[in-house]
Amino acid sequence: MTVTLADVAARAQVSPATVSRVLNGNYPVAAATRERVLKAVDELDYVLNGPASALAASTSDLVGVLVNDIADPFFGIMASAVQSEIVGPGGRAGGERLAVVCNTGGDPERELTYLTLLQRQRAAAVVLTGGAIEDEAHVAAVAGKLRRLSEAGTRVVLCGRPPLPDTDAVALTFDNRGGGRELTEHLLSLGHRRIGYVAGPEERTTTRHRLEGHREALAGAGVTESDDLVVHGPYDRAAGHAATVELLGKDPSLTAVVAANDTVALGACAALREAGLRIPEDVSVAGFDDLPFSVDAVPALTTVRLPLAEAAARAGRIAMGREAAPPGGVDVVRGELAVRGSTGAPRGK
Amino acid sequence: MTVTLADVAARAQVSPATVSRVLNGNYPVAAATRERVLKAVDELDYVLNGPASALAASTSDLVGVLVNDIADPFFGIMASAVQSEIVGPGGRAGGERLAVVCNTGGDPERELTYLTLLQRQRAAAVVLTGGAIEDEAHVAAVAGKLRRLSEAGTRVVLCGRPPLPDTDAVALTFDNRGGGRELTEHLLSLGHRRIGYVAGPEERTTTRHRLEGHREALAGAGVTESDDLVVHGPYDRAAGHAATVELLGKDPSLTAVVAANDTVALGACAALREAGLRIPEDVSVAGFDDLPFSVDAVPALTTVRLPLAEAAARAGRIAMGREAAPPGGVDVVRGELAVRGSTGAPRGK
DNA sequence: TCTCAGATAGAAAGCGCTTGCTACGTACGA
DNA sequence: TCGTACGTAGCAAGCGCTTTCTATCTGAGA
Repeated sequence: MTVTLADVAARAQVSPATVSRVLNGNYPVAAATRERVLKAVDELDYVLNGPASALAASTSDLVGVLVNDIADPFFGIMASAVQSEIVGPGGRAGGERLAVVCNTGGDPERELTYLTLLQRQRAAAVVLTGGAIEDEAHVAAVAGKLRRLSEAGTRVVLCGRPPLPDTDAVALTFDNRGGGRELTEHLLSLGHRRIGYVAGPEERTTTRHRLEGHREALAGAGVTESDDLVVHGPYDRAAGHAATVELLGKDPSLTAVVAANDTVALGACAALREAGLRIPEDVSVAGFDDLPFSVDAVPALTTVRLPLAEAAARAGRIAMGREAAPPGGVDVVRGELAVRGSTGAPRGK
Repeated sequence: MTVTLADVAARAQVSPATVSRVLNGNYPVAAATRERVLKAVDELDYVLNGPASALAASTSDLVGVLVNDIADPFFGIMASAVQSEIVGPGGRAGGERLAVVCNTGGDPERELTYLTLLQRQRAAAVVLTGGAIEDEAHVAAVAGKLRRLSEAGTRVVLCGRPPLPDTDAVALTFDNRGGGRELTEHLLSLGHRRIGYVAGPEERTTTRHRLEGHREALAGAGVTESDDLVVHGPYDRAAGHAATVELLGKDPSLTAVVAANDTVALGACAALREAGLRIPEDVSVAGFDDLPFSVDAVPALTTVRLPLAEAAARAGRIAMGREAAPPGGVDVVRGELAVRGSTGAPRGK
């Protein structure tokens, strides 16, 4: 039925071992023999049986990429970058790894399930992107899984997520706290005092760190007027909209809204506009991440640029062993404040 | 070293066959025995060896999803929807399929390479998303690959791409031509006559169909003033910007710009604004796809809403055999004109 | 009491590939 | 001329699982 190595061997008049070696190119084969084999491969339209080869060699060319939501550009960009870097080592023809993208939807259970599924596939590497869930039991469970993966030879890299102690996982962490602080400092320096904050879901590290940065900035400036102006919600547009409406209800005199990320910021903008408020004349708005659409918002969104593609590409290379892990296995990737049209000095007072 | 089926069998005092049957649940096993086995699995922290099982059963739980660029929400949304639907059949615990997302970058060679790689993995199904490349040799090559995949039992579904004759591939095609026509008809009905068109890359079906729709509308209205106002470029913001600058140079009196998709439209908007033109007072702008950010553009973008998630979800279900293929293996999915603030009547004239 | 069907479990033969080891040449140095 | 080493190719033993076929044990019906 389907063509096997043995068929190719028969046609090329060599042993299966030789065909395997030609295909893997890791053992000397005389040029003439190689030619013959390749010709047979071609004529028979032979395609290696991946599972069989994975079983025999106990390796696999699958690389897992865990994301919260691949439809979100934040994750799409990272997944894309990881994928572009996971080419195989050396010249091995068609030696590309396949990226298995796993949408956890932010659900702890699914995260664990996918990790198990990847372990089952004996994935060559796993890259976990985005903030982590902080539930203690879950963190321990993830750490355990990752430990087991490492033991089995799977390289594990965290990208945009805090390091996981007692684990071999390399971590490229985003400086969410620092970014959050800078952003709010920027608003404070413009003269804002009543700043609404639309935070992400409570239990995520990203949410917490960004919010902590915000609070640090406020505390540093001795500003207390904004203390109650925090609303939590999912990382999506609708949440930004709803939260902004809520904030506006709490304090109609607020002069700025900081959103957990750019998508949320877009929702906030929409809510403000619907309320008849101009940006930034009446209310300034700031986001986080600097996703591609942010520069095209009107006015362009002030935000914290995160080098998503660069960091994820690096994560991919580390996962493939093509780049050394940072010393200590942890590196903090800083964001950069991008001041644009959506923030300005508050009106009057 | 690593725990195998045999280890579990030994600990549970049964044969490997029994363990396998418990795990696969497709053969009667006495409740007591099952308990014992599951207990052993748990105690040993056993994880099935995917490749081995795939080899023995000659099945696999990988599903390939080919996209042009996973960082583009257009594809991200589809990939996400496919992924959410490819759960395994029946209750099989952890029986989820893994989505292998392959970024072709629109490159024909990579498309073929990935198809081979998926064939090598004996993927359970493959979903190809987005427009196809029209080069004849390439189309034939893809058709050949898909035929071979079908023969090997891999279900093939095309989502947002034209049917591929002489192939078992089920096609859910977007009505790009119809959408393009409606969009331009809308502009014509507003009174526009000099309409610039920012098209996608020449060799893609999506590009061609949308452009054909545009031209049909023009021809239907007997309008010829716009005939030379077409510029091709990639499907990204920068291209939209550059093309719009070019169009403005060609005909400074144009009153509308239709973009190949929403991302391109955003670039067009930026270029227009930089040129000091107001939207839609001076120039109307329209996009295609209705990506999430389009409604938040200012003014909100008039576009053709494509049910990306719905279509892709259906593609996923068909790929898993959970939904019947449409009669004839082809179904055309219509878009819906979404008129918003970015289009209006042309000024004066 | 004997037979037979039904329900479970085991034995064992692969699935298609990789790879350590062995075997064969041939060419070279001594 | 012989021994040695190197460059190639083949043998065969798995890799860890699934599944067919067979064996065993039960209880029911005769």
